[in-house]
Amino acid sequence: MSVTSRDVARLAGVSQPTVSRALRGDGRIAEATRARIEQVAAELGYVPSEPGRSLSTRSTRQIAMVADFENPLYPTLVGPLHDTFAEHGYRMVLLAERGDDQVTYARLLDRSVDGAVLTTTLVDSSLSQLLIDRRLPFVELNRRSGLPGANSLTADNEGGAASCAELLVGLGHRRIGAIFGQARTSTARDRENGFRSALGAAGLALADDHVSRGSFAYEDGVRGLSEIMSSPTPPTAIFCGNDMVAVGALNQALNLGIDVPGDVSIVGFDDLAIASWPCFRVTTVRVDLASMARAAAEAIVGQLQGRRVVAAKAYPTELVLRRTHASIS
Amino acid sequence: MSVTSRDVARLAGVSQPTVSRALRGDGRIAEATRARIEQVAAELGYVPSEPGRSLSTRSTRQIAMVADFENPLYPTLVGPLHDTFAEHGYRMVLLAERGDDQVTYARLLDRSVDGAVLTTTLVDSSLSQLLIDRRLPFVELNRRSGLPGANSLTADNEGGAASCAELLVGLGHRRIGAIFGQARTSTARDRENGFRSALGAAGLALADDHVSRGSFAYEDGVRGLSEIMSSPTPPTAIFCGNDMVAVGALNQALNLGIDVPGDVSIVGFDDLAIASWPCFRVTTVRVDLASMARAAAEAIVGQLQGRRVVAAKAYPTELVLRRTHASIS
DNA sequence: CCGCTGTGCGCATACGTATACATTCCCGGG
DNA sequence: CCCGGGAATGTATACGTATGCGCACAGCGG
Repeated sequence: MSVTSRDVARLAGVSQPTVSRALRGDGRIAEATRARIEQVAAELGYVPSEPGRSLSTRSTRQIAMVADFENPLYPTLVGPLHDTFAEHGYRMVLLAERGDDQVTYARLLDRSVDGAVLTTTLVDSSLSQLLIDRRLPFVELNRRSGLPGANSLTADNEGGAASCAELLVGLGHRRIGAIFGQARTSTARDRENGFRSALGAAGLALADDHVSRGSFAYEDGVRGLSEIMSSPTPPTAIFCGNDMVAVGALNQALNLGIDVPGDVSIVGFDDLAIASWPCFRVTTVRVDLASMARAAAEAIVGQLQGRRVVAAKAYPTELVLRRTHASIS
Repeated sequence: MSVTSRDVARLAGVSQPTVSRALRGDGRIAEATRARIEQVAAELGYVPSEPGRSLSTRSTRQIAMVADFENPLYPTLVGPLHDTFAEHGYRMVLLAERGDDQVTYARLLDRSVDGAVLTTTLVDSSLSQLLIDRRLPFVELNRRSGLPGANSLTADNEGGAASCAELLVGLGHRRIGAIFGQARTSTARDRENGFRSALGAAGLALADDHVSRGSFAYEDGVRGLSEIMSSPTPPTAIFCGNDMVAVGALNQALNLGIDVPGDVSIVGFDDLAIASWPCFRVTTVRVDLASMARAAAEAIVGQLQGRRVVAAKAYPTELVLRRTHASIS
């Protein structure tokens, strides 16, 4: 049915191994032979079988990116990761984290990928430990399991959140609210810890009815704002766990006739492109996701080439002041 | 290094083929034997090698989704496709269309996938024809090459665009503008044709300085609105090739102090979630992307199981009236 | 004229799984 | 008591590529 290296060999009048060597650029093949083989291969439209190659070499030159593509943060990582892998001769396959973990686990362990970039690991997930045990090179991007053997590239989430708290406190806010992400993700947890600590340092704390929780999605911002602002003593500022939540909160504020930043200040996190749109102009924390993604890709490639790589790194963040914050009147 | 079926066989005191049969649920294996094998496999953490399996069976049970993940439309298709494939025992891998076509082509032909869902095919691309020649089952989703052997699931883009034109004309608009997508995509071309035809039927035409072109991205809406509204006789309504473009145009209108729909009406296409956000509320055309995606997945699976499947289908669209359109005063 | 070196290629085999075919064993019918 | 037959498992091999090793031959020095 499909054309194999044997077919090419027959037509070129050589043996199958010679075809393999010629096409892979083995120097010991005579120039004339290689040219002939390449021509025959092109005529037949020969494409080497990846399963055959993988089985023989025990490597696939493929790296999985495990992500949740419903979350608009992740598509922004695809480009930098893909390009960096491509520069090193690796292909990237995207693995949609969806439902059953077991399927994802099996997919990473069935020798169809050489490594993985994990972007959705929950802090209580056993995936990182499993991959360590199985010796599958991986990097955590924008997440950290905290395991000893795990490489992890994240933003300085604690520091960024702390700078938000300091900004708001400096503007005179005293009743402050927050819409955090799931405590099961390191990103949400770190941002929450950073924010609470900085508030604490200023002698403040979050009232229970000024806190909402969600999964970092638009709808969580919508719901969170409604809940928090329906408090008998609503806060004058709300910290949002990420920009999508902030955008949801802004839209809901518009819906409810709440003025931002007149009635309430809103700050986000990540500085996604959407945060800078004229109708939002969200004050937020910039995270250099592209650099983090490239570094993650380099780290995996380094591991695959047997190099030692940095164990963990937190990238600095930067406060971006736009127009959703104001001082207390 | 890694555990193979041979290792399991040795420990279970059977032959390698027996392990293979037992784990795949072959009925001829005695219950006691299977139980023992399954226990040993679990103890050793045996995961069958996908390259080995693929080589032997000449099938990978994997289907590629070729998409451009920078475009926010595509992530919405991931979920429905993934889930439908999963129901039929197939896995989905995402292939980021990026730069060199040759890499994508090779990836589809190297026997690492059984089929493909193409979402980014340009009308002048040779990919569909190549896949037909190579007998690789595929479906075009949200795009159509128009080739005889190609299955294609799209929205009724011509009809939807025509209904936008009729809406605007019915509201009394006479000077109408448009921000279209790349003419190289069937989606953009069909929407443009439908819009122009319906205008023509009403005795109207698009002035050259009322037309802009882009690649369906946010920035194209920003630029398009600026260009079109700087015409000496700006239009009173602008048709946008999709919702992201419409949102870009709305943001730029806000930036420039242009009132929507007071100064100019704006309509979009697709009805992405963002179009319904309170700060936009875009009048648009609903496309049932989830149904299309599920149908596309079913079509591929049907082909893989040797069934005949529908060659092409255009899904009906529905006008969604929100608040970015108004009648001419 | 012989042996040595190196180039260019073929031979044999490995990778891990699936499956057609062969074999063994046990049971029951004649 | 023998033999047919089915159940349960083993044997042999195929899938397509990569690679260690060996062989043939040309060129060259002695």
